[in-house]
Formats: sequence, C-alpha cells, structure tokens
Amino acid sequence: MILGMARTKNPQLTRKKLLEAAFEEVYEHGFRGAGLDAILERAGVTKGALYHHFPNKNALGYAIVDELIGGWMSLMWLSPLAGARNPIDALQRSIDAVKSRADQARCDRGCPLNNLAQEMSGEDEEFRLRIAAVVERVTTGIAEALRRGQQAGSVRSDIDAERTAGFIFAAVEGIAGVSKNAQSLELMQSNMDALSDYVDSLRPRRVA
Amino acid sequence: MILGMARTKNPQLTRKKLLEAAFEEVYEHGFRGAGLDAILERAGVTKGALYHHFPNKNALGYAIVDELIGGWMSLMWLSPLAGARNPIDALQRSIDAVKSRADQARCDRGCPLNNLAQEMSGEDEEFRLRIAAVVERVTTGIAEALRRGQQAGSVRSDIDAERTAGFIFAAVEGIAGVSKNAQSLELMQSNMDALSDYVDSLRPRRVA
Amino acid sequence: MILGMARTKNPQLTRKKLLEAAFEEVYEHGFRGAGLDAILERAGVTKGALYHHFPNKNALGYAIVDELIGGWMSLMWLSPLAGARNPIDALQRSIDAVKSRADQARCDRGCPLNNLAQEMSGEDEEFRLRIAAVVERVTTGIAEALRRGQQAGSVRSDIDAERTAGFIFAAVEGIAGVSKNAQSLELMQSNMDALSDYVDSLRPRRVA
Amino acid sequence: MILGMARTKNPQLTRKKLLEAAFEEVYEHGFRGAGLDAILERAGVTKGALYHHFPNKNALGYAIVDELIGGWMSLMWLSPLAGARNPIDALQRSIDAVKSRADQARCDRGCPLNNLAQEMSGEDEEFRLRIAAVVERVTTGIAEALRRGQQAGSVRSDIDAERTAGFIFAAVEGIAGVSKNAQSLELMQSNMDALSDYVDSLRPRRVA
DNA sequence: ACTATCGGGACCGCCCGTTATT
DNA sequence: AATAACGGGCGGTCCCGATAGT
Repeated sequence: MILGMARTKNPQLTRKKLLEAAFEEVYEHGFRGAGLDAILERAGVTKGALYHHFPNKNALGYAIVDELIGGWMSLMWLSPLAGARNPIDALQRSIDAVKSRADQARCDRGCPLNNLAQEMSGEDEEFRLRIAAVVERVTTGIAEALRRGQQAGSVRSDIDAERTAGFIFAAVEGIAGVSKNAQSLELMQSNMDALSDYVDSLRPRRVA
Repeated sequence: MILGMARTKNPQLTRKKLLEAAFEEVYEHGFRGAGLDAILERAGVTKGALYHHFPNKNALGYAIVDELIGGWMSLMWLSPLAGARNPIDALQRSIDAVKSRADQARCDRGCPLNNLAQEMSGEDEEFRLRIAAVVERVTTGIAEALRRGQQAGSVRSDIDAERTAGFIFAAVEGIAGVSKNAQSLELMQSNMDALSDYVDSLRPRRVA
Repeated sequence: MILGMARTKNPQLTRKKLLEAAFEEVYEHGFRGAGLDAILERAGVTKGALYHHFPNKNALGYAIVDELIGGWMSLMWLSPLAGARNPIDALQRSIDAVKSRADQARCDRGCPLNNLAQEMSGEDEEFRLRIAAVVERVTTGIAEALRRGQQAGSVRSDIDAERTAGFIFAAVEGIAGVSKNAQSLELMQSNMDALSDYVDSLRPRRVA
Repeated sequence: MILGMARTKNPQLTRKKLLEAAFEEVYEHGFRGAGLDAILERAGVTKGALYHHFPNKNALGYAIVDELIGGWMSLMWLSPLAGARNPIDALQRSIDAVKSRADQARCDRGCPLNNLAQEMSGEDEEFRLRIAAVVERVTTGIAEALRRGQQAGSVRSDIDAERTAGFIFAAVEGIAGVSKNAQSLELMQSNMDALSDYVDSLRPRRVA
C-alpha cells in the first residue's frame, strides 16, 4: 500500500474531519447550539478522539476561526487585492463573487465569522480576540490596498483609507446579518449593489 | 386607590420588571446564555410570577423584541424622521445620537436587535419573524422618508430609496457588530463617520 | 327570579362542577397525571374556587372516591341485590349491565376505582382507606346477599359467602384491568361471560 | 481477564444495577412517583451512566417490563406448565406458590405488572403494548396447556380454553389489586383459595 | 365566594468533560 | 490514537399551594 494513504488510524485526517464537522454544526446552530455529540456523529468519530486533538469545546471553536474561517476571509478579500493594480476593481470582484456564489442556504446562515462574533465575543475573550485578529487582518489588508491605490491615483486621495476599509467590512457583515434574518437572497444582492455603488464612489472624480 | 401605586401585588410592574431583567440578562449573555434563575433574581420575583406572565422562556424573548427593542428602534430612527423636512438631516441626527450617547459598555454589548438576530434567527422562526418585523418597519420608514425627500428635492433623485434605506440599516448593524467585537468605541465612531459621509452623499449635487 | 336558580355565585354548583371535572381528568390521566389547571379549565373556575371547597388536590381525590365512585359502585352492585329474592340472578343482571353498557371508551379507561387503587393506595394512606371502605361496603353487601340466598336455598350452602363475594369483586376489577390494557371490548365481554359462568356455578345442584 | 469480574468499569453490571434499582423504585412509588435521582442513588451510579444505557426514563420502564417482569411472569406461570402432564395441577402449583411465597411487603405492593398497567397503559402506548405482550404470552401459554389437557382428558372438554385462561389471569391480577389495597395477606390467600376452587372445577366430572 | 397573582420546589433531559480500557 | 463507559451539574418546565385583592 502506498504511503500516506488513509489508514484506519490517521490523526491528521481525524482532526480535519472533526474540524469540518464542528464548523458545519456551529454554522448551522451556533456555537452553543452545536452539540458535541452531533459534531462527533457527523465526523464519524467518538468523544475520546476529539479530546485527543482539542482540550475542550471552546478550543474547537477557536480552531474553526483560526484555521477555517480566517483562511476563507483572506481568500475572499485579500487574495484578489494582492496583485491588483486597481484595488477598487479588486473589491468589486470580491463583492461580485459574494453576490454570485451565494445561494439561498448560504444566505440563510449568514457569515460564519459574524455569527460567531455576535454570539460569542461578549462571552469569551479568547473567541473575541481571535475573531478580532481575522477582522484586523482583512481590514488592514484592504486599507493598505486603498492607500497604494491612492498613491497610484486609482483611489480618491481625500478619503481615510483605514476608516473606509473598516466601513466596507462592517457593511459586508451587516449585509450578511440582515439578509440572514430576512432569509432573502434578493435583499442581500440589493444591498451588495448599494455597497458596490459606494465602493465605486471611491474612484477619483473625472476631470471635466 | 391611586393608579400605579406600588402595592404588594402589582402585575403590570412585575411584568415590566421581568421583561427588563430578561432584557439585561439577554443583552449581556445572549438568549441562550441567559438563565431564568438569573433573570428572576434580577427581577426580584420567582418562577411562579414568570410562568404566570409568560408561557416559557421564548415568549420572554419575543416580548423583548416586540415591546422593548422594537420601541427603541422606532424611537431612534423613525421619530426623528417623522416631522422632518429634510430626511438626510434627520438621519444625521440619529447617527450623531448613536455616536454621542454610546459609552464603552454599550459599545461592548453591541446592538440588542443584531445580537438576537444573529444568535436566534436561524434557530427559531418566531424570533426571526419578529425581528424581521422590526427591521421592516424601520427600513420602510427610512425609505418613505427618502422618497418624500426626493419629491421635495432634498434627496438625490437618482438613488433607489428602498435599497438605500436597507443599506443604511445594514451598515448600522454591521458597525455595531464589528465595534462590539473590537470593543472599540473609537472604531464605532470612525465607522459612524464613514456612514455619515455616505448619507451626506445622498444630498443633491450643487449646481456649479 | 325564582329562588334556587343558578346565579353567578353558587357554591354548591361550583363544588359539583369541580368534582366532576376532577373525576374526568383523573379518570383519563390518573391522579398524578391530572393537572389542577386542566381540572379548573374543564370546570370553568379558577384556582381560588377550588381551594375554598377543598384544602388540596388530595382532598379532591378523596371526594371523588367517596361521593362519586362510591355511589356508582353501590348503584351497580348493591342496588340490584337490595330487594332481590335470588342474589345470583341479581349478580347476573349486574354483570350483564356492565357488559352491555360498556363502550370502547369506557373499556379503555378501565374501572375508576381500580385505577385509583393501583396508582395511589401504596402512596397515600388516606386514599387507600377510602377506597378500601368502598370495596368493603360492596363485598360485604354481596356476601350478605349470598348468605341470605343460602338460607333461602337459592345459593349453594357449601360455599363461603365472604370468600366468594371477595373473589367476585376481585375478578371484576381484574377483568376491568386487563381489558383496559388490552383495549379490547371483546376481551372484556369474554371475561365477563366466564365470570357469569362462575357465578352460575354458585346455584344449588339440581337433584337428579 | 476472567469474564464477569467486578472491575472499575462494568457496563453490564451497571445496566443491571440501574434496571433493578429502577424496578424497586417503580414498584414502590409507581412509575411517575419514581424519581430518577432516587433510582440513581439506589443503583449507586450517576446520570451519565443512565443516559448512556437508556435514552430516557420511559425506556427504563419499558426495559423493566420486557426484561424483568416479563421473565418473572413466564417463570411463575409458564415454566410449571411447560413439561406438565396435567395443566390443572400445574396451575394449582403456581397458585400455591403465589400464596406461600407472598409476604406482607409483597402483598402491599401488589403485582408489578398490574401496577404499571393501571398507571401507564392509558397514558403511554408503548407501555401498553409491552405490557399487553407479556399478558398475551402468559394467557396464550395457559390456554394452550388447557387445550392440551382437554385432548389428554385432564381438562373438561366443554370449556373455552382461551376464555378460561384469560379469566384466570384477570382473576389473579384482580386479586393482587384488591389485596394490595386492603393490605391484607389473608384476603389474598382467601381469594387465592377461591381461585383454586374455580381452577379445580375445570377438571372433568367423575363418573358416578 | 371567587379571581388574579405570585412563591417556590422538584423533576427530567441535556450536555461537557473524564476515566478506564483496548 | 481512539472507544466505550461514566461523572456530575445545570437549565427550563411544570406543578401545587398561598396570598393579596374584589
């Protein structure tokens, strides 16, 4: 048998299954609503396995934020900005991606990061800090891109890059939240269009 | 006997105490994190009183949304718009009120409506609908005001009133969410300033 | 208005409604399964009314045994024996009455006395004694009738009247119990036929 | 390691302790009157163990019926009939065993099956069906034995085997019920004697 | 006599975590 | 590394009673 194939005992795979199962349960029912037994059943392992990889339930949640959600957020918002000449075009591509990839199910469950933030950041400092770190990374990345755009002349020079980046991120999370509550894909897209207009307004004014 | 006097039995007062105690606990720990015993101790009444006024814990939560939060949201966003000539000025007053009245404690706990929405709207349809009703009332109110402003010439005629109203509301909730997670009053105010700029951009362009 | 008519306040009527409502609930769900609120709703009164007429829930149960069930048992088994020449004929009429009057609903709920006896006599001495008093009255009545029959020559002289009376009563309750569990009207009637045969065997043997 | 040794963890033993403790509590206080905490204390285990072996309290009750009471009833009534030539002799042995083995405590608590039947069969269909299955098995066993006796000439041929078997069983349960209520060992024995007489009457008549 | 209101306890279900065992 | 078994606490519901008030 070829080395590295899935064997009956494969710690890394077990950990991965656990993490993904946990994410699904938490995404669906919230962190407190996610039962360990449900997670374990979904992952196809038992309690002992979990407690070998994670000290407790909270640690599972932290790992979700750090390893899964954090990565997705970077992929969604930072990667397009990385090698882009015009940050506004890149942001518009991200916005458009959110709009076009979203289906009803995803809309109804909202943004995983926002869900966790609202539910847990007031109750558990560790959660709050880790979520804040993800937010910080994304907003800082957007802000830096905007600043580079200002230097390159593709972004209005009269705006505050940090403030604007923070506002864009806040708007995205707010949109995800209200759309989730309304369970309306249309509302989400309408809101995203409004955000898109706002982002467009960051382009320098044409000279007459 | 004079109405409203504090007697040994005063059902209205008891109900009010229950509701407010429940709100505080829920605001602080989330709906699931709020224990009935903690609520009762805070309210200074016992299980029997609660069971008399509300059939179960969920009903308590519904009443919080309907009777407390719903009222506050109307007061915050709709009342200023009610008799206003210029809806944009009115919105700016609301935004400014949020900014200036917020203290660290309130910032750290976020928007009660948003908290409940993110935590419960995916788990309990009744919660979702009641929250959605509040959101609907506010956004509709803002949209109507914007439309009146368009007719009066105080709002740009090239914007979609509904979409814009929805976006403003989403942004407000998003701002509350990220500020809560960041526990940063400054971030909140910075974001509110950005929102204020956006709202200002809804005014008609001056003719050169 | 004519005296004695039902007025808004009529203690005796209230008590009666309470008692009958309680009986129905207890008959359907057992004594512990019968909720006071359900009884009150059925009776159309409130809790205070109950506690004016009865000191507590148990007292309500005692009254059910004494005033309702006790009376019915006498009516069912003692009245026919009262003026009867031949006690065996009278017993057969009672047996036949049970058979013919029973419908599926009554069969499924069993004998009210037996239900209460099995559920409560081990838990509450007062219940036990009151139920025992009813049983005693009925079995004594049957025994006396049998003895009179023996003197009159309509009942075999070689049987023990007390023992036989007790056995008949036990058999009746046992039949009610198994039929209730089986929810089978047919089983009940079949068993009653067997009992009828037994009772018939108490007649003196014909001389050849 | 030797099988069945008492180790620190012994699931089968734990389950057995749970079941027997539950039986005792239920036998003494009825199913509803039996508290889980009391059962756990008696069994010397905790909630976790119970929840591991049984999904809920009802399941515990079902297991009592299926595994404990059902077995005892078979042992009491069917085993003697199994290899018996004369079913009536076998039944008399069972009746005598009940009489002689019964002490005051057992008499006062009645028949576990009858107790559960009267308390629960109207409230929980699962209970009813499981109890009915036990009853069915016993009565069918008796009926078959009687029929075999009829073929062998040891039982009167003019009786209906099913009806008679059912009546005997009903009488036994009825006797247990009234004796429990009367808390009278004597009454029980007297009733059993009457039943014994009845069973004897099932023997074929001697030819003159 | 009767109502509305309130007090307060007990119970079952649920859940997270830990230990014995393989 | 992973399983099965078990420890033990907490929360919401339900319920019986008691009291203030009409």
